[in-house]
Amino acid sequence: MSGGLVTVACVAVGDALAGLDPAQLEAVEHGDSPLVVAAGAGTGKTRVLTARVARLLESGVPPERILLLTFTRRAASAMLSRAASLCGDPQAAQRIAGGTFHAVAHRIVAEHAQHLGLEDVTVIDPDDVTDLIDLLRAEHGLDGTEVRLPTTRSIADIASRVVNTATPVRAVIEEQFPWALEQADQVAALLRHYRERKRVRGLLDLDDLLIAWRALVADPDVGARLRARWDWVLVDEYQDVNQLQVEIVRGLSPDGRGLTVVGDDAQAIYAFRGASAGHLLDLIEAYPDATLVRLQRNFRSTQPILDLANEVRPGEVKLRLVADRPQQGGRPTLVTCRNADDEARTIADRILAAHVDGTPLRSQAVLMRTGSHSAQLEVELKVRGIPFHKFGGIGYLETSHVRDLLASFRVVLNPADEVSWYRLLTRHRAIGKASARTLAAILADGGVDRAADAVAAAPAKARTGLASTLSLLGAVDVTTAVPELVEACRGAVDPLLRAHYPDWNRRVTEVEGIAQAAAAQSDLRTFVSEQAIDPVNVAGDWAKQPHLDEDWLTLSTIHSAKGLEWDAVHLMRANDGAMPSDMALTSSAGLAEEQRLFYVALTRARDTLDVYVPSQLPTHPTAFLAKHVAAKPSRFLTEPARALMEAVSTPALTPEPAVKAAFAVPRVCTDAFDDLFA
DNA sequence: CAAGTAATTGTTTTT
DNA sequence: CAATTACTTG
Repeated sequence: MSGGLVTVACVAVGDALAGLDPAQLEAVEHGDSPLVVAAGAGTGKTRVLTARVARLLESGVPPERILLLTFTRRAASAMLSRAASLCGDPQAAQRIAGGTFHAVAHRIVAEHAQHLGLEDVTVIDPDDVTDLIDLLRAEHGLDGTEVRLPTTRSIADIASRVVNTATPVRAVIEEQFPWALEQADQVAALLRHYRERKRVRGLLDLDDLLIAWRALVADPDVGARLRARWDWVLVDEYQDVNQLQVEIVRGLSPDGRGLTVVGDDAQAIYAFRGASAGHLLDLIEAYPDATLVRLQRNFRSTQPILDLANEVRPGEVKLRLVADRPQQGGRPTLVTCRNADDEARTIADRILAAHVDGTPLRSQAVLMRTGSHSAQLEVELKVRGIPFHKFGGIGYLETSHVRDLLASFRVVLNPADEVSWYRLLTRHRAIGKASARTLAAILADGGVDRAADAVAAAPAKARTGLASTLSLLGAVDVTTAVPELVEACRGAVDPLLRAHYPDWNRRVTEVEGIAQAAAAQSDLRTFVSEQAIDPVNVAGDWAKQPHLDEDWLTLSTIHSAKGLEWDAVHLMRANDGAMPSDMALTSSAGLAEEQRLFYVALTRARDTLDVYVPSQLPTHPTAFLAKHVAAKPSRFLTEPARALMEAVSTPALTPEPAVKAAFAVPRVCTDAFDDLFA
């Protein structure tokens, strides 16, 4: 493995190593026995992982023998490009197999489709999952009101938990949805059908990608080949893996040779998705010869910020973060506000003040527990003309037209894709749930070859429209060149959008933009599946690209802020009920996860950290006129924690928030229409 | 069986 | 105050 002829010149590796502290260096230089790096927030985890990769390349390891698994696509690209820049040969770094678990799974599954009994791979997103289960519910006669079943969403959640935690359906229902225990057998039967139907139609949901990967690894034949493919497996954010991912990693590296995992159990925030912080510790026990390296020197934050972080830090692996930076910086600020409007106004004030003092908006972020917490703030920022970009939170409604277009791609690529047919059919006038269900079954069985049958079976009022859609889609197939295929689909979807959405204007334009992006792809199938795996691309940035060079503020959920850092962090809504979320208070495990989330939030800050606590909050998040009731500060702001902070209150009498002031201007506007009625 | 109207729910976090 | 769901009508 060492001293190969294909030594990659890594000119910068020496420089990179020079900047590392002894613990980091130990991790980077470690041999091929299993290595667990317990890395506190801001301790240079990314740096260590990339330096280790660069070091491996330098020592002659061919890049394609390295597999680098991360949790988000952002982290994956950051890490690969960093490794590339450490190496004299960026091309070599690009040959490293890397990405999120799901993205890598998709690649491997597509490659081994025939071993899984699949013609090709179609990935469906969580919304399609609900659609498909809904379809089956109707087939089971379980869609009426007389049968009380959990919502389809909950049933999908149950399915996900079952596979992600390797727990039987009944046990999951007992733990997570005890109120639905009576219907456990019906739910199990429904889910068996769901699995069967996916198999028949060649559909894979996000969980299936991991299931399929695990099955391939477990197969004596294919598994051996996959194991032989990589000598080095590196996993980032290991505290966020679930049971399936654990089994994949262990299956790829049964003896732990060449395995490196990096994580921090205090930052485990995905238990709701089946992850368990315990997996990090389990790994140390699973591999008796594993080496544990702790990184405790923090290169990110000032000591006063770390003092607070250490105070609230949960977790079993004992770590105390020590700042590497010279003693400087003030204590974190605890800003008590009167209510939600006051909070929004105060945050905007302090952001602008920091901006004047030389911290650009780019270097500041407002973090929140839940996407909806920033509602008032967003209005305030708009009124004041402060540009911002919000990450996290889900806007499915705004993306439904995008998903319509993707559905049209998918039926062309895989005519058996029943869910996508269903989706497209319901966009037609006079086709509702019931007709769509029968028509989808026809089309999924025979594709556009059975277009005539489908049209004949459709309600009379729908026939013209449906015939037109099917002939447009029928003009192309998998073998058609991508731009032509995309254009045919766009043409088929366009009239549907116009007929179905009141605000079709905006949507049609957006769909055109996406069609352009799709037409530029070399492999449409991969593009479509990636949209299911990483829908951020769809919901987010396309529309906002032109403004990238402007200075804008980041608004983000804490989950989406993970692994990122800013000079100034504003943590809003630090109230009981919001943080911890009252949804999580039913179990002690839920509360513990909220505390880790709080810790993640605090440790994003480099120089200044402001924590905002309104004393009053609206009874309902979206109700503008809802009355405010007293709100308690977060229970995580304990006495010892507060002692490490600078307390500030907004003045008792504050001016009206900008938004209300704007509406309050008592100006009578004359309309010019009187003449018309003369 | 689909579309329109009235009543009643309500909301974490994301690959 | 919305957005989904339950009920009515064409």
